[in-house]
Amino acid sequence: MARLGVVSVVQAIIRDLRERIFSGDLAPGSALREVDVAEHYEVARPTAKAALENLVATGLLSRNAHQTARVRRLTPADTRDIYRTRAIIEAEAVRLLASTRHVPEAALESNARITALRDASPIQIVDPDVRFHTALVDALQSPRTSTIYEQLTDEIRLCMSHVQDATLLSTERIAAEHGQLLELIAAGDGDGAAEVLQRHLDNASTRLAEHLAGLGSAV
Amino acid sequence: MARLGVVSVVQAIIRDLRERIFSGDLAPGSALREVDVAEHYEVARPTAKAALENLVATGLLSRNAHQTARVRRLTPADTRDIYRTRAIIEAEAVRLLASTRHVPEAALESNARITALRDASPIQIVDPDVRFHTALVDALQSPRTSTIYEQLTDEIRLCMSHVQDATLLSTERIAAEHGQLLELIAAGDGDGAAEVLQRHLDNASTRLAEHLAGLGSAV
DNA sequence: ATCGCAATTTTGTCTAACAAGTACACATGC
DNA sequence: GCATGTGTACTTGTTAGACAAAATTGCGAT
Repeated sequence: MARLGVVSVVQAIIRDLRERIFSGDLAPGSALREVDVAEHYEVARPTAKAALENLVATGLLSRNAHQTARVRRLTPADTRDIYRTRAIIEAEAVRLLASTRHVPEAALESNARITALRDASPIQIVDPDVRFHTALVDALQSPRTSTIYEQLTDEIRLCMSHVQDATLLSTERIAAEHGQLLELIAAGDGDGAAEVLQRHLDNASTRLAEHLAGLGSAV
Repeated sequence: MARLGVVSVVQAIIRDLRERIFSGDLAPGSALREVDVAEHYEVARPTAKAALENLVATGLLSRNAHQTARVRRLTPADTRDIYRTRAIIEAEAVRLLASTRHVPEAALESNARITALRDASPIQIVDPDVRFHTALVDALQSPRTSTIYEQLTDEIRLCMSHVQDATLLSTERIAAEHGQLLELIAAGDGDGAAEVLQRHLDNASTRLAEHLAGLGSAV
């Protein structure tokens, strides 16, 4: 069946709210009252409620019973856990890819784009970087693994919305490590690839956590 | 804070429906109309709707737009994908555990219970078996990894509700393979542990898929 | 200044209703 | 006979308004 753009009202609101969260329009900690959301999109409160509940389930918003939903504010511990989790999935992914020496086309393309954006703003690197890692996971052709990783991607993007324009890593270094990773996969060196990946993610995770720790005390 | 049993009405309905699905009371393919659910629990339709939507998101129910929700019927391809996905997570988990030679206490206990239930009905093995594998993942102490695995566990239990009393694997063999796995972790042999795990899951996955394929043609 | 209480705000759930989409049975035309 | 079109019944999607329950906030008393 051809993919149509039709979605329910709730889905449309979810989509828009996600964008506004990722773009930083809705900063971490922002309150999202049901009535406000309903008013903003000119829908009934239950509709807005359903959208908010979905985003809470996704982890983009947080809310306790009878309290208003807020854009999730990630702690340094959160970012470390997010990166540990993605490391677990991606490590096994690169091992499996290395066992068949399968270098995903989409990963090569994404890394080429990162290299091309050498002099661009750090925020522009986020998208191709996420795509690169997603390509590794998607290459396994496991719907569930991809879905799970997609959920993680949401939180990764939420991390990025916290740091915004801060330069945490040089794009040259990112591209170089990605390249090395793909070479090791092509060479069939699963352990080596897993190790490079672990270092790559550990490094990013540490920088991010440090940055957030500095930010947290200020707020 | 102490854990209280208080939950919202929606949560309570979700919990009960989950149990009824796992127990086989609601067989795969069963229709769950919003009004019926609402009537059954004596709640308003929107409340029932919220519960159903949650279960659809979880993957326990499936539903297209404007169609009534049904208990998900898993195909052989589904079970293979579920087992591939859990293999990815668990493989990396046992590697990490082996690197520190950390044998989770809870895993030992669960496997002891499986051994004790040598002559019990196959359906009774499901619970300690799931617990064993969960213990390996939980030992990583990564909240997100555990949450993700918990989602997978739901689908694994759904698989089990499909086969019900069928004896697919001998409990002796399961216990033996689990024991071997823990020994390799204790010995610090990550690659070996990952390999044993892969075979363990591959075998179970194949049996399950075959069983479901046989079942599917009949229905 | 701290604690407790009350008012306000916000969410949780319900009832009732209409709109919109799907599925199935039926009739029609080739 | 078979494919196509139509219509009806059923189910879900969304809305409106309302009340109850819980949490936050601010005020007042000690």
